[in-house]
Parts: sequence; C-alpha cells; structure tokens
Amino acid sequence: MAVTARQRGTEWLASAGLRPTRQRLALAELLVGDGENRHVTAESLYALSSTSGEKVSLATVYNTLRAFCEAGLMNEVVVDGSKSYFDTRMDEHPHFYWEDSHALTDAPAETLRIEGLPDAPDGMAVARVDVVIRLRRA
Amino acid sequence: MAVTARQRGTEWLASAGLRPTRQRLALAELLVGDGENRHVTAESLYALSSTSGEKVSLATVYNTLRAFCEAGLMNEVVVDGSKSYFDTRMDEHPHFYWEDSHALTDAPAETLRIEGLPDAPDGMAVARVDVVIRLRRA
DNA sequence: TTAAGTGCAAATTATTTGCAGTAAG
DNA sequence: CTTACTGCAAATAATTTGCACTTAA
Repeated sequence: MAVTARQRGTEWLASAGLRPTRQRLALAELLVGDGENRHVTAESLYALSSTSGEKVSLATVYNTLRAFCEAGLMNEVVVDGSKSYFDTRMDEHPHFYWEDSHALTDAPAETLRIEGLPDAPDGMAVARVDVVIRLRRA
Repeated sequence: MAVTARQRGTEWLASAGLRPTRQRLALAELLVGDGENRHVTAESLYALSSTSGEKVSLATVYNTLRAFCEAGLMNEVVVDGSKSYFDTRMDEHPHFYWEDSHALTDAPAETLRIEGLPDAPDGMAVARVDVVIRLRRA
C-alpha cells in the first residue's frame, strides 16, 4: 500500500532520533512528505506551514531547521549572503541558483565530475565541495 | 623603478573610472597596494584601515566595497551565510573556506577542471560557477 | 559650482535567544 | 514527573539608508 506523507515524516524524524512533536511532524511532512527533495528558506517553509493546517511559529521554523541540520537530516546551502537555504537532499551535488528569482534547485549531477581537486592543506581535511552554478536570464 | 602602493591603488580606481577620493584611495591601497589579491570582509577591511593612517568609517567601507564590485574591480564570494566576503581576484577560481577560522583563501586552481557541466535551463545562461572547498581540522 | 562621496546615527533584515508555558517519554 | 520543545517578544549581527556636510572635477 501507499506510504503516506505523515508516515514519511514520522520515519524521517525517527531515523534521526528526534522527538515527533506536532510542529516537527508538520514541517517534516511539508519537507519530505512526497518523497521528493526540497529546497527551502526559513521564510518559505514558514509560509508553506501557514497555508497548511498546522501553524508553526517562525522562531520554531528557524530552530527546527537548525535541529534537522544538526541531526543530519538536511544540509544548509550557502548561495545568497542574505538568506539561508536548506536542502533535504544529503549527498554532495551541484546546485542551480537562479539569480533573478532567488530560487535554488538541484542541477543534474550525472555528468558532472570535478577533476584535479587540490589537496587539502596540511592538518586540514576536505569537509565538502560546494558547486553552485549561478544562472541569469539569457 | 618600483611601482608604489599608492600608484597601484590610483590606477586600479582609474581603470574603473572611479573618483579617487581620500577614502577610496586608502582602501584601494590596502586591497591592491602590494599587487597580491586579497580576501576581506567589511569588518576586516575596516579593522585594517583603522590601524593604517587613513581612517574610513564602517559605512563607507561597506558602500565602497559595493561600489568596487559594481565597477567590476572585485567579486563578492558567498561562503558563510552571516558575512560577505570580497575578493580582488576577478577570474573564476576555486576557494578554500576554513570553517574553523572563517578564513577564505584561493585554492590552487591549475589542476582543477570541471567536466560535464550541465547545460543551463532554457532561457538561462550560466553567470558563474562557484567552487568552494570547505576545510575542517583533520 | 555641482554632482558624487562621506559619516554618522537610525532603520532594516535575517536570525537567535530568554523565559514562561506545554507536551513527549 | 522531568526534560525537551515551543512561542512570543526582545536581543543581536550584518548591512543599508537618510540626510547634512565635504570634496573632486
């Protein structure tokens, strides 16, 4: 039988050992309820939650997104100095950043390969390599 | 004969058609006076200017960095949601971001090659491809 | 002379935090 | 019960802006 959005949200929280509170469940459902990955800002998720049944305060949206990141459920993506973006997809992959609409989407990663990545300096390790393809209207 | 820091700053401003005011010259000298490229934040440049002879107000540092970017003399690099970084080097090149010290440096670019970059979506063009190698203590 | 640039202080924006109340285990 | 979570409002941090003053051209 079909997996429901609520189930997906519940399992997602459980997989990270996070308490399934009403608010977290509501946000989890909005984020992973359909099994797709999603890119949000605190504001955009807050707006989403406001039009859905379960209201969540903006401060809690912020705190919850941070909690999800710390729990390893999401990643923060830095593309715009003035806002924080969050991505439910956890593997390393390139992004399109649409400069006119300030939207963030996944870039098709299949073909992308980074060759000759420089070694990390002494005593340092590469934590992650971010690739952001900035798009403007042609 | 040797090129002075002041000369470099003056020419740098002139090349972009910017008025060489006392403050801009002071900042230009700090940025390109030694012919090296440099990564700064508004605060770090403000701190630098405070220890040098010519004082510049923080607001002017912000406005001036913006002006330099618009004039095509610098680029903004987004690596940390909470601060803006500015780079005097204008060609496309990868960066190291030192997560513990919040420092930004150039990564050796010679060997780096990005293969199979996805096409820009319809009606869009690739404005820039940012590559940030995030480093943490090993 | 005059438009552009500067400095301050006040305003704005995104985000975090303190704390009293609420709910999960 | 007890500790973690939530919501609000106030606090903070980075950056921008309004406006009177100064200066380069």
